[in-house]
Amino acid sequence: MNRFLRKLQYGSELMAEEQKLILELPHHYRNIDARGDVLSEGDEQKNLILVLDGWACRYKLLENGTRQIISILLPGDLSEPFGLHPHCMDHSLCAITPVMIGEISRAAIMDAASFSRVSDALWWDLFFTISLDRHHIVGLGRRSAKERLAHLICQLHMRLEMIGMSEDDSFLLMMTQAQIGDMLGLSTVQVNRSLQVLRETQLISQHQNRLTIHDLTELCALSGFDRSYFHLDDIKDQTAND
Amino acid sequence: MNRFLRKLQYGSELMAEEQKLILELPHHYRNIDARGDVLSEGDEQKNLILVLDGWACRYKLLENGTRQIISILLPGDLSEPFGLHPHCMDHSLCAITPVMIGEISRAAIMDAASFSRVSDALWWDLFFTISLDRHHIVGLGRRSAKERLAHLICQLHMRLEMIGMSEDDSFLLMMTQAQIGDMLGLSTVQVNRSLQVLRETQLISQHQNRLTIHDLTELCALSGFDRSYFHLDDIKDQTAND
DNA sequence: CGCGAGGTTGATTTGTGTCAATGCACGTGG
DNA sequence: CCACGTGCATTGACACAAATCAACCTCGCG
Repeated sequence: MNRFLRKLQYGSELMAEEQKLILELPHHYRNIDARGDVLSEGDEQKNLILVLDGWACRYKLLENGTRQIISILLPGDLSEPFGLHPHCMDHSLCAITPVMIGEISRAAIMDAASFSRVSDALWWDLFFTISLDRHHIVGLGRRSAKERLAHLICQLHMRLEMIGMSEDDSFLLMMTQAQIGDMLGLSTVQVNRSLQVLRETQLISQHQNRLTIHDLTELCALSGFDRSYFHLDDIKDQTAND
Repeated sequence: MNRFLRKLQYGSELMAEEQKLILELPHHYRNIDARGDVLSEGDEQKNLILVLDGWACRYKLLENGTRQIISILLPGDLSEPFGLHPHCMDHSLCAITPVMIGEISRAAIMDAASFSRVSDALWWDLFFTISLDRHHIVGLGRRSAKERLAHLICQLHMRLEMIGMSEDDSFLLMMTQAQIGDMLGLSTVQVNRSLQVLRETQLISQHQNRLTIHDLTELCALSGFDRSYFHLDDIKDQTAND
């Protein structure tokens, strides 16, 4: 649970009682098996879903049988903007690994958001999520397979680091090459080959699920990933000055 | 200005005084020439920007010299989620046609959002915008040039209709083929050729800027555009029941 | 020991990109 | 009033990244 709290604190400095509020948001917990759908297309989403543990993704199945992963949800990620109406899904949410989720009612989170620091944090989180989507659009539209892969790796590394789930220069990449392909709009074969190139050029290495980054600077440069944009440090400083 | 109001009313039924609130949100107006940047990468965005007239877009210039348009802003569209902190842009906002914008302070819009119907409307608008982004991701990742084009046409048609800027089966497409290419992650040449195919198969026709849709059903089917998902009618019904 | 999921490889095809030229409409200045 | 320039659409030839198809390999597990 504290993954969520940990992430929110990049957006705003929360006092003890506000932290407690956040921790108590979910009113119901659920475990989902790997590959199971949390929510399917057509379902009505009444509560917000908070990923507590494991990797999940939002995806859409197309008419032509292909699949596109819209976004990856890591521990601490909310399924939707926090102020949302219930609505009908036109895509699905599925577990990549076994996943534990917490359900949060709209009322509960809006109550919490009446505290301005909590509200700031939630809005920051929302903006962060939207930023990721925008970068995803840019990558799919204008980057090569290798660049997209490098970008994804940089991004996952940063996000996992934020929630304390990376070890310096390595993290557990819990996705198959087919899933990565569905995320990046590529075929499995192409993912495989691009990954090989990154390995051969000594930018990364892989053992089991563990992906190690040997040259983060180069990986960022190659993919146009700008870590500084998310200024994970600046924001805290700025908040401190308030 | 009433484009914004008109759109918001798809999200919530606003009373007269709430409508007035919305109309009075902008505290400052500006005109931007076609192709001029409203906000450039690196700028700090203090106020929200509301497009009052004309077409604009959010785009990012890449290291390799290409450009990707992230989203298109039509009259009545807000530049960012309404509850956002000031923040530094990592992309730019530019006018496609001459554009008139209104600047809205965060404080003003948050005040307005203390009225629950206004808040509902703004959250609905935010969700609508995010939906468009998600569909954009799906299209870029998994659809062919022709499908992407058809999808864009369907989507623009729907959005323009919502704000009273389409005539039944036609609308003014205020984008060059190069701009469409930057939106859909395609080259100008490919846009040109795909457009020709759509014309040859009698799905659309073009005269000057006016694009006419001859077979909306087929265009939707071809591109996987699901108009019903946005249930522009359902939502009003649902609100009516509250 | 055999099976299945996931990773790897090679051969081939194909959708798009790139480059470069041409056409066309429109506006401007001599 | 015409020559010219400019921005945009169109076309053809060619190159290339990535998709597809089809094996084959490997490793963990029942």
